[in-house]
Parts: sequence; structure tokens; C-alpha cells
Amino acid sequence: MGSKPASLKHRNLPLLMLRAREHLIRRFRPLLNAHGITEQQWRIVRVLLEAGALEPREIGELCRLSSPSLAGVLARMEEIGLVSRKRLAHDQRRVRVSLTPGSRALAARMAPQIEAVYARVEQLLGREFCKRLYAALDSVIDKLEPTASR
Amino acid sequence: MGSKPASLKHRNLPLLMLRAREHLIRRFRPLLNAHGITEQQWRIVRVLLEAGALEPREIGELCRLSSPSLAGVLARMEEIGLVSRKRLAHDQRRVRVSLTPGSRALAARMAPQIEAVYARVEQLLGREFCKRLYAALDSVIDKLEPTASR
DNA sequence: TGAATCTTGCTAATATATTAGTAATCGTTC
DNA sequence: GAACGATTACTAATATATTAGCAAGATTCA
Repeated sequence: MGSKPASLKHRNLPLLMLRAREHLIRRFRPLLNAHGITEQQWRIVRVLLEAGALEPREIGELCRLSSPSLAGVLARMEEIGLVSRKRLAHDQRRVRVSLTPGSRALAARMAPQIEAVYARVEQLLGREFCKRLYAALDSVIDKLEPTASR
Repeated sequence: MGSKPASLKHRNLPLLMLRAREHLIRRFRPLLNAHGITEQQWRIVRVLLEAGALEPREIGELCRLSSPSLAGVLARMEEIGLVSRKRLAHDQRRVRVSLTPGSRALAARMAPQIEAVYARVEQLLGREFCKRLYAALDSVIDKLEPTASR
């Protein structure tokens, strides 16, 4: 009984980050919806644009999508023609995921609109602020790397 | 045919925020798992601890949980005895959600461990850095408020 | 060679997220 | 006080997240 009440002195930082991200993503969501593509699918298209064809494991690493999530996402993307999957000849376990002409065209249509949102966001937040924000987030990732000190 | 290739000059900021958040939450997850509580459930317990009994709509606002998500989360929480739900007498539409003795005891057990993780995170990131990070995230939320300038 | 081990992508089960829509209730107006 | 609009919590359908586990293919080494 009478267990001491919980005293949490720190603000909920993961929640704060979630909220900030949500406010940001809100600016992009209408765009994604208008093009009939989900946030995760767009993340994958983006990395494939930049890095070329990749394997699921690499996509998962870059887009922060777990293997089970990827299984579904990639299957749906293949179904609607956003990516194609091919088994590697020399290693039957592995798969190569690449963009299709259709998804490249979609990306080309979306890119300027995406850039416009970034421009607006930068305008609202300030150019300097944005630079520092990117750097801070990079730093969080780097310093909390689980491979480093636990 | 020759549609111009997409050129995205900005790094994917929502993804960057997701990655930073994930690196952070990774430090808490083992703790939550050990106590058999999910991230969302813990968020709700925290706000109820701080704010007292609330209505679903308020919880959703504070925890960034959509109404449909809340329906399921609160139902499961009630089932395992983490919260209780009661209809308001003077307004039959509304519901009042409150903690139970069990969830208060759970929070009391978890609080020091949660605080320990924050201490470790602050040690890794630096105290000053953390302060600026909180402020920056607050600023993002404030400046991207959808009620403000579109 | 062949057994132990690792890697890769996958499935299963459950919990949440997103979008759309709905029934019950409340407040207000005519 | 009946009609209307707004609010509240909810359901339905689908997409994704999390945890656990697995089977096939590749690798290592006795």
C-alpha cells in the first residue's frame, strides 16, 4: 500500500520528438495523399532514387523499417507497380529491389512540390535554425548509437 | 519517356527525426517491455499521473494518439487493469479515464528506472545540448502550428 | 565432406496508425 | 419543443510496427 507516487522529473522526450515530427509531417501528408503514396512508400522511393537498387535489408536500415514491415510494404509496392523485386543469381537468399519507370515518373512529379514544402518550412523555422536542427538530430543519432557506449 | 529525374535537394527531415527518436526510444524499450507495458500505454499513464483523470479527446491531444487508436489502446488498458473508464453523468457522450491503484503502483516502480535512463542519455548528449534540444523541438512545434500561418 | 553456424527474407500474432464514416448526445435556433 | 448543427467516442478497413520465430541458402571449419 501507500507506495510513493511516481515522480518523473524529466519531460517525455520521445513524445516531444514525436510531436515535433508530427507537426512537420502534417505539411507533407496532403501531398503524399494526393499522389496516392504512403509515407513509408515515399521514404523507400526516395532512398532508391538516391542510392539506386538496394536489397530489403539495406532499405530497412536506411528507412528505419523493420523486416516484417518491409515484407508487407514492398509486396504492396510491387503490386501497384512502384518497385520490382528480383532474386540475385549468385545468392538465392537475397533480393534486389529497384524503382520502375512509373515510380520514377511519380517522383519527378512530386519532387518540386516536396521541395516547395521544405522551402516553406525553412521560411517558418529560419534557415539557420534548420541547419542547427539537422546537426542536432545527427548528433543525437551519433551519440546514442547503440554500438557505442551502452 | 524522358521525364526529368527527380531532384530532391533537401535531406528527408521527417526520416531524420524518426531515426533520432528511434535511437532514443531504444534506451527505454527494454524497460517498458520488462514491465509489460507498451510505449503508447506508458505515454497515457504519464499524462494521467501529471494531469489527473482526463477524457479521451484530451488524452489524444496530449499523447498524440488519434481517436481510433485510442479506442483500442484504452480498451486494452482497461482490460488489463491500467485504467478505468466512466461515463460523465451530466454529458452522456463523454468519458472519464483515470488511473487505477495498480497502474499507480506500476508507475511508482518504473519512475526511478525511467529517470535513470534520462540521466544516462543526458550524460551521453550533454546537459546543455539537451536543454537546447528540448527548446528546439518546442520551437518546431510552435512555429509549425497549423493554426498559425499556413 | 559435412555438421555447426550465420545470414537473409519471410510468416504469424498482436498492437497501433490512418482514413473514412457513424450513432448517440448536446446545445442552439426557430 | 422539434429541427439543425456540432461534438464525442466509437467502428470498419486497410497499412504499418513490434516481437518472436523459421526455412532456405551461404559460410566456416573440423
